[in-house]
Amino acid sequence: MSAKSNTPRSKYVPRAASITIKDVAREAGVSVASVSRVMNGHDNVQAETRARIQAVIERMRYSPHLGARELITRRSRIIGVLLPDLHGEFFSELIRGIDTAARERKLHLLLSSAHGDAAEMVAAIQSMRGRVEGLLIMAPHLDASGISERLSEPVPMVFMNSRVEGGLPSVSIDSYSGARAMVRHLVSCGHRTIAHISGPADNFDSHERRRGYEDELAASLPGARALILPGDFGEASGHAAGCALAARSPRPDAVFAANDMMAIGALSAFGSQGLEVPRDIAIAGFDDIPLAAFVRPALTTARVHIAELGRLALRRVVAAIELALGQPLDEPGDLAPDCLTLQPEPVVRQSCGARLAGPLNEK
Amino acid sequence: MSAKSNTPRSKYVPRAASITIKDVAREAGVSVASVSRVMNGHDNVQAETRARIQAVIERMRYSPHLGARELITRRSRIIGVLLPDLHGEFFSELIRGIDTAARERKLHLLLSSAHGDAAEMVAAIQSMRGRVEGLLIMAPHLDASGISERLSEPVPMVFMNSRVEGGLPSVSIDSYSGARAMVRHLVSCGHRTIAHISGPADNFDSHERRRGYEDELAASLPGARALILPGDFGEASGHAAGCALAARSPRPDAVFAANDMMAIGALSAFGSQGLEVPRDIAIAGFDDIPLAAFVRPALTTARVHIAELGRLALRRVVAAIELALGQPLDEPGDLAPDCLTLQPEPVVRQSCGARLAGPLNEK
DNA sequence: CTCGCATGTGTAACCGTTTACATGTTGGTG
DNA sequence: CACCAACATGTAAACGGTTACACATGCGAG
Repeated sequence: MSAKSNTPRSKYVPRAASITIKDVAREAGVSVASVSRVMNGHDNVQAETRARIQAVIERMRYSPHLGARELITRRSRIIGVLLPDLHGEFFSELIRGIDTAARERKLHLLLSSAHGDAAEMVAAIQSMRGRVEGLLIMAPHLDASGISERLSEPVPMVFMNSRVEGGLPSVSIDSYSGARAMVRHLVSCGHRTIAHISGPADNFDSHERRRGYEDELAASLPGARALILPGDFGEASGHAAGCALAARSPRPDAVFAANDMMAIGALSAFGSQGLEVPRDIAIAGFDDIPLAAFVRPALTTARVHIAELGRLALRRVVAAIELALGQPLDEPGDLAPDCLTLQPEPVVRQSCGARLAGPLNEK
Repeated sequence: MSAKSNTPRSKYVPRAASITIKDVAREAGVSVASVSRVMNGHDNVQAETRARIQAVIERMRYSPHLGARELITRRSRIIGVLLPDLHGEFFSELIRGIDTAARERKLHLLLSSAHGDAAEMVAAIQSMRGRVEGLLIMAPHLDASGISERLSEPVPMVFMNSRVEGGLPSVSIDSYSGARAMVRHLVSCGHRTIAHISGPADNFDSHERRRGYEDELAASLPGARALILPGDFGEASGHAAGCALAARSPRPDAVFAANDMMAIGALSAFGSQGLEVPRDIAIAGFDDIPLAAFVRPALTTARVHIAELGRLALRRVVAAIELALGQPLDEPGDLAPDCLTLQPEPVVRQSCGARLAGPLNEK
């Protein structure tokens, strides 16, 4: 019979082994437990021993393997973020908001973008299982309620700007009210025929803004016909729609674009068609992206705090995690309500043709 | 003495235990090994057994705990992305590019933003240890070479648009050449006094563009004085600089802004000062963000494929990982060169005052 | 009829941590 | 002086997977 080898099997150390807690323990002449205690700032270790271990940790530049820690503690401090294929500043602002709030809480973000149906979303979520503690999901194109049911196990999740049912936690922008307010404003400026450039057909916000346009039109200008041109939230589609509107006869007095990008595209189209805004045609957008204030004429729009949306969503998911855990993550948590709706706030600039009295309504 | 309990210690199951491979194995009446084999698509399991296990997996909706798998396989399929505090479309385009390439390879992105010095960067990287297989780093404000040295263990990493030394892998935009080309173009349009709105002082790209401006000015217009106004890559700073330039006497013929955002800000300032672009003053930007084509007059700029930068950086880090591993991650890898420089390509539109013959140089 | 080999399945070691519990070692107290 | 608390430290189980190796079986060849 062969003697049992007590050297570790080499097969299990295929690559350059990194420094583990065991290496530190051996080097310092203590057990792994003590090293662990020092690493986690426990106080039940003698000052002298602690110093020795500390020194070795620094000398070897040991930093713990978070994956392993996560396995036993079941805390990863990672939030999964699932977004559709987003463009432009909306995307970056949203991420910034989420990231800001995450940084404050020392949380990490695992990003995943899926531009597909519910099945793809579920797959993406599954592929995060065992890594994330909570989920932030933006599913603007479909009914988000189905997603959570299709999951094998419940993960704390918060939806952003999605159509949710059944009281799932969510943070949204009130696109409908914002659109109504904007149309109302255009009417108050004296415009009587108001066209709409809509966003993608399968998008929730897009749908809500269009609905707001239609309802307010019917309410404010009884008898007025809705005129809707399709767009896709991109500048190019706004440009195209702008060209179409400029060529139209009779030309509408004003245009309400479903977002600023398209409004800017339309503005550019009007300019190249020789129309003067707002004298010949007025326009208003939605979102108040930073550029809206810098185009000529400056764009009237509905301000949406996108970063705030992200920030609130993250705080909400933290609250959901704490709820599931039955204990605060760190400090006493900041529990937000289950369903939150942010109100867009109209920003009146030049493009709508409002007769501004006194100082401009501008930051 | 007390009998040794053989029930698992309850302390270790503090929360709703999720379905593990053991549950599946028990339910299917096999060992965990067989379940694992099925999950990983190994062929050494009988068709009948496989079907039974498969059924249980689906019924219980089992999906493996990735963190645990990662521990033993040492593969997480996660790439860490470390970015500075970025704004606007540059950020979103970059992420999109990285994400696109990551999706193709079924990799995940762990996002972290740090707007600080090297120490903070190192801390952020440490906090990813044991979770990421590679790193994508953008450190525009400092010498990135120091970072890799301060790390306890080498992780495959690729820098983006950073000042690197010592042949560290990187993907960058050739801001210097781009700036020279743009200034050269302005000169060729007949402009003789050309001002520059620069980016943040501690930014690498900003520095390179400014250097390109100065060198080309000296080369093309010997004796011309450089006129540099400070900016910060934001529209507002461009607007402020634009106001200052418009009020200046004598007014420069043309302005080269270090990025499009500032150029658009300046454009807006010129408009509100009653100047007509390009007749009274010409302007050119850098980046070619989508909006550049939609402002009036359309902005002449240097096109930078930001998404491409991200895509290439990700491919490069995959190559670096494969190199470190000594084997391809999946299929034969696409090894990119160690240091890659992307050339910006001038896009001539109206704002520079070029006498465009024939069809516009526009997509 | 044995032997060898292929094939399918189970057992247990291992990844790098945390932590409950056991085991010293003190020092104070009755 | 025995006893016990308090404290420091070590030991080993556990987290949820993967996989090398052992083992059992069936079958064809010598």
